[in-house]
Amino acid sequence: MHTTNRKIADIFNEIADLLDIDGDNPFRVRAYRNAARVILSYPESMKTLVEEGADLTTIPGIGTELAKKITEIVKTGRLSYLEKLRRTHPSGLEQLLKVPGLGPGRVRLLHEMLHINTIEDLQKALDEGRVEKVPGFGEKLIAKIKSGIAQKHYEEKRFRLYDALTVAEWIVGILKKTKGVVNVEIAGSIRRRKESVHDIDIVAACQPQSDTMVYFTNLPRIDKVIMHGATRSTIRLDNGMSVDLRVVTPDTFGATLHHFTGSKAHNIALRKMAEERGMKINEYGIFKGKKRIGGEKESDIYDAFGMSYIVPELREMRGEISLAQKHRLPNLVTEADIRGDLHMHTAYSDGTQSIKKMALAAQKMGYTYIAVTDHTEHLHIAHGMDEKRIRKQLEEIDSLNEELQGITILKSAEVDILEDGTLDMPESILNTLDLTVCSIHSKLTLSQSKQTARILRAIEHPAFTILAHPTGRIIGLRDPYPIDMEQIIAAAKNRGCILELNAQPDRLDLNDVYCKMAKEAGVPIAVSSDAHSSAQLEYMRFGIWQARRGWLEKADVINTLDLDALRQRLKQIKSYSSS
DNA sequence: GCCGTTTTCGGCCCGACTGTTTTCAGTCG
Repeated sequence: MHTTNRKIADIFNEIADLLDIDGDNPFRVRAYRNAARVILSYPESMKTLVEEGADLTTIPGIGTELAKKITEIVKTGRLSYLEKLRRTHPSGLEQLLKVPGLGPGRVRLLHEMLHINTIEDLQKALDEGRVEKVPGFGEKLIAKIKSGIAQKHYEEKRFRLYDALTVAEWIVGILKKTKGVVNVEIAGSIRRRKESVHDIDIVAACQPQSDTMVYFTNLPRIDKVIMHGATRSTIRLDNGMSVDLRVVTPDTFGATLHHFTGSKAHNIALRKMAEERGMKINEYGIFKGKKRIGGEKESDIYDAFGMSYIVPELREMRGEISLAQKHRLPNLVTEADIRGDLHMHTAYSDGTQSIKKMALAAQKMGYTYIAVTDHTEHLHIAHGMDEKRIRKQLEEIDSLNEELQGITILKSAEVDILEDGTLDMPESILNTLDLTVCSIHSKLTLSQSKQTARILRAIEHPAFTILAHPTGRIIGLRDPYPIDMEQIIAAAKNRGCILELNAQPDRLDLNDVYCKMAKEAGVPIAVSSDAHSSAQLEYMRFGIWQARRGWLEKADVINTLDLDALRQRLKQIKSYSSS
């Protein structure tokens, strides 16, 4: 199996868990977790770097020891150090860490005193009343552990950004109406627009005597109040989402919002910088000696360092801090930059509305063009169009383009890439289209080399324009099919074609890391809604957020071009001939 | 295990809340 960055990160996280349970040096544990995080979001594959003989220690957080381990994993597919740890640690211990109330200290205690190694062991010990004899395990803690196991809270649950944002906005709406509230904002990974999140963080600025916290802990749809303090509470909703609220005074709102927006790694880096300059940052403000020099506004923190403001989407420790110090942060693409949408469906295939309805809705969003991209014949499940229906659709587009003012409908299709890499459409029609949006919907389980070859062959077709949802993943449901993205990006660069960032909230495909890879390789991205109804055109904003997390600027996104410039580009892409 | 514009050794972000404790460790974010 191909060594992915994810595999290396998983190995380092497992080592961190085991060392943590051992009570090993917590900073050593942190070094492993930090390295795992860095590798996971690193825009180049460790495999390639090792093969090229690159110096891994230039990657922040990777020193000589971890570089050696990465090299071993890439070269052998395994790591002897982890195997050694596994021999002395029964499997299952890491899962115990995920039980609410259990951390490394308590897991170690349970293991040493009761030989508990797995969730099943723990359940048995609880049933038999043995856990209460362990020092530090009182009545309430045991109840918490019991309920955590019963409700399977040890299984990590993540929620799509779309779902979490919907709930978060609902809560913010309620809290904004409470007495004494001055400001309420969503923080955490939702504010950083991560594609999936594990909880909701909210920060409220309130006057003393406000009743915001009371309202929060009495919201409808609460399953349980996990924690209830004067300034901080946690609730769990009946859909399993947990929500954190911090209540602070208005003068510290910015510092608290920043603190709870994260990412954790970004915050730690800033605090280190503060310390080096004789300053201190915490959730209440920024301090020079005893003197508080800011914290009301979030930007106070960046101002204190004389650096550019870093938007939440970039706060992932992917190089944003050093660029902000040099005032050279990317000028990220915004929704307002978008001129059109190059992927959507109508009732001709599996969409719900007419071409005209989609075009008018797009115009309302301020677009000047759309591409209609219904499915081709091979995709029966989505009522793929045969040649006859395609020709009928093309005629309808011609007459609509004469009828409608201010919006142009481009002729296109979401063309299936067949197993052998050919395109599912007669050449005679392919040649008449303005662009094609090509994608894989079948045979998702091909080997990595076959799946990659399939895409590479499709890209070579003269009528190929955009590779849609390039990895095929469905967030939380379906893993990406195995492909060599570096090869595909290189081929796209060579061919001069485009990769899609599909904005459907359960796809967001390409992901942020691949967007950054594509940008660095000079491959343009089409951010597209893949709307199946006019309401779904709004999904564009999720795509833009992901694009921003991938450091994309206006110039990196093809559908920021006006229609004339876009046509020019499409002409260039069509004129490519393989040689 | 990483890192360095005082350092190649000795640091490593910081605070709230809970539960089980008589002053604090563990967990969590």
